[in-house]
Amino acid sequence: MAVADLPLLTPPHPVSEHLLTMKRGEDTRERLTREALRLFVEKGVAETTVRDIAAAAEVAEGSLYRHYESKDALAWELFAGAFTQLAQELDRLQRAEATLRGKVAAMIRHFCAFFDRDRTLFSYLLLSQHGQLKRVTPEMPHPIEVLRRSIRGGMRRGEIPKGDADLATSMVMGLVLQTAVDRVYGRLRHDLSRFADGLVAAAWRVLET
Amino acid sequence: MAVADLPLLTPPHPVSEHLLTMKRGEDTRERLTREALRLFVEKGVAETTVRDIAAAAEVAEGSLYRHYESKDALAWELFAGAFTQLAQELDRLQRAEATLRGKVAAMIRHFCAFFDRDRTLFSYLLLSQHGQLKRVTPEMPHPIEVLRRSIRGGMRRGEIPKGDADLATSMVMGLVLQTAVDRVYGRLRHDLSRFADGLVAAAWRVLET
Amino acid sequence: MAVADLPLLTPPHPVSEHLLTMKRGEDTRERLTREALRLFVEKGVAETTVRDIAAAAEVAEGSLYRHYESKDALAWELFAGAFTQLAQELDRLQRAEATLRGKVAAMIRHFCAFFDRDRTLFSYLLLSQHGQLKRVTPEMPHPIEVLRRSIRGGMRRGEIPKGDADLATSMVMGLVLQTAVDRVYGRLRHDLSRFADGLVAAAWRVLET
Amino acid sequence: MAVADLPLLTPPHPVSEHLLTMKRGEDTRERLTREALRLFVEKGVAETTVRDIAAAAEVAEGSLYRHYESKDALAWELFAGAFTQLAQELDRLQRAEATLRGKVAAMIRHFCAFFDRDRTLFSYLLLSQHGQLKRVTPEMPHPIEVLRRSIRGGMRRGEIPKGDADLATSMVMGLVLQTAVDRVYGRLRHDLSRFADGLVAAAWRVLET
DNA sequence: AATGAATGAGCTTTCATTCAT
DNA sequence: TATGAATGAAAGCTCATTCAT
Repeated sequence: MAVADLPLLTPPHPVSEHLLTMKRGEDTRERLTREALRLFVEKGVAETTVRDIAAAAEVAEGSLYRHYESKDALAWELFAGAFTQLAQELDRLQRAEATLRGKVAAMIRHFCAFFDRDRTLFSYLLLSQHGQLKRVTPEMPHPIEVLRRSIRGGMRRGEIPKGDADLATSMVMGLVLQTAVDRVYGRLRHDLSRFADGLVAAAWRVLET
Repeated sequence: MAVADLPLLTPPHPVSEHLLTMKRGEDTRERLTREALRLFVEKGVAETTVRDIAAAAEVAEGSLYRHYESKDALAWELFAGAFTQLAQELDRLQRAEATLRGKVAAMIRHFCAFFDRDRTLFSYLLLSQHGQLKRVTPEMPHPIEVLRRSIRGGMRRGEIPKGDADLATSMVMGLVLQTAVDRVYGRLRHDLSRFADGLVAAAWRVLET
Repeated sequence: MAVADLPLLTPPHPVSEHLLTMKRGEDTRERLTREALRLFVEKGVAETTVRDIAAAAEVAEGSLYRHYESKDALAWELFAGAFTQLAQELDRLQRAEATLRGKVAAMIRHFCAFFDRDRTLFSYLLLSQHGQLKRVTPEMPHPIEVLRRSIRGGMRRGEIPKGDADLATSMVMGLVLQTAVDRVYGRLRHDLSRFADGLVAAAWRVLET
Repeated sequence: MAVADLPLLTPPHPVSEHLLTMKRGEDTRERLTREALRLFVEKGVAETTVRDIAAAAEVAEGSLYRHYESKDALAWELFAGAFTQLAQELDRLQRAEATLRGKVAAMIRHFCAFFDRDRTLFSYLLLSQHGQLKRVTPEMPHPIEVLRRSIRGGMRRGEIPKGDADLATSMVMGLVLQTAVDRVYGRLRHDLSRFADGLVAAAWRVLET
């Protein structure tokens, strides 16, 4: 579950399955979406042109506008949908655990699995520094806030010493995200899941101080 | 010391030359440089136009080209000079300490002080996701590499248990950088220097495992 | 009579054919035609898109091409048919009167009734400034030419003083058309028929000088 | 006075005068303005492309945007400035006359002279049916309102019989405007000034009834 | 006939860069 | 050095038209 049903980048069917039921339009939209995400992450949103996306998806430029209102809307829908969903996934995982230790472990493992499964989407949501982040409103579910609430709860319940929950949140997030960044830049050479145990242990040592 | 002589905003020409031709005690190049940096961080390099920069620096559009070959050259010079200098500063600090513990503490404190002194430059070098990072060659001094070498040394000398030095590097960098990110986004409400002790302690607990 | 059987909105096919396939008692072609005319007048031909028309007629975009060769052909057929028919109507009316006075009165009353009955079509034919007017060839029946011939005849027969028949034609047309324009713009607040007597009287005073 | 200082289309100086004082920029703006007006009237605003205008003015496409915010802004500024000025000219002329007869004569002669001097601008302001007219606010000086007020005054003072001043206004405007239209279409073959006496006489016969 | 996704030429506009002054 | 109008390539987007279903 969880990561498994993250959207967008897990090609929903092996190329050939059921050509009869696959509408041309849906196929096009999917290709546009996938190629746009890839290019946004590779080159940046501003540096990616509509022409680039259309060429990569092998459709005409105008076709993009059959499926998205604008390049900007595409960038935002891509972001907002998956960002919200990630936050909700994390929240669900966190709720399923009784202890902070369990919550943190579950969330970190989820981040790692998500990264390994769809590095592009992970990067777009959590590593890239594009304009989308500025559009996130306080009402939107936010992965960092999920973590922060868990940590606050753990402090309240005395599972870890009372301290600066905000700083603790930043530090735990930092462990995970910088690992992802360095994996992307080739400074780490294994899937993140392989580091998951180490990250969980490190997070706990950071928190229990 | 250290951060104080960070570059870029201290102009390359001798301070005094022909005071009469200087506007507002600051010459054109300096204003262009400063405003460009600010805008690059605020809006992104691609999203900042030459017109934006010229308007902010209160000069004509064409004037930028008297000082920089192109907008791109400006973005790169801005980045490369300070990035290299930061790496060199860190290296100097690290060399001045005998133990890994001392090295890590000195570097983290430097990051914090740098951030508090010039958040914009810090962000441009370490937090923003622009094309410049892709242009960094392996020959260029690199802050992360400085940290990595220190950690490797510490493991070699047995100061911390032998383990995955790359992962350890990512985790320590993550502690610092995510703290900076969250400060920028308002999720932390104090100068980073105030968190320095906490970060050093956390880093050490991460490393000594 | 007269205006009543103005064309275009009475479909070319026999009214009854296959009632089952007709939507809302009005067929697709009719809806397309009517909505196109309305939009052409409201926004201008160039400013009206095929999508606009299709949406207003509640059909798919492609459907327009089942009934008209192109948007342009639609605009022209809409114009040419009604324009010609109006000229023929006027000519019939004019012939039915013996005196210039009677002819002018009949034509002005016809203009007023036509306007009151179908302001949109009247505007499209006589008030709007679209490319269609430039396509009118000298061979096509033309409302203004009908009036001009009547006035020439009246001068020839001595019903009014010999003078510049072309100028007289412009002036009489102007009385009518500007009244229609001002009605459209809300500067007059009654149906044109209410002004018909006044217009006829004014036209006559203009002519008899 | 009056028409003499109407803007835009009377080339302000014989091509060569004082090249030293003529800035390149002003020249460009003037050519853009003049060619845009011409094309707007010839083909319509929507049908005229920025490329058309730039080509006619012999400048690059981008240059238009040094002088006008957009094609639309150009169309509107062109319209609003001259429209307002025409209304003000008419008002000045009308005020200079004591009687309605004098006012009407002065205004009609002004319309004729304006048309003969700059048929293109006259057409753009008064004959073309483009979107600009819909943007005219009630606060803006309006040629038709100037005439209407004069006619109301004449009725009030008993110079002409009391009647429907709005209808009278439409009729007098119609005499003038349709004459202009027919001149443009070649149905009249002389300058409007030649018809001025006839128009004044006709207008008076229309009003005194 | 009807549909509506796909097309691609062409639109308006932006913007890094040049250059005459 | 400084200026800012001019440039023109390239951007995002629109829209009449086609065509597989």
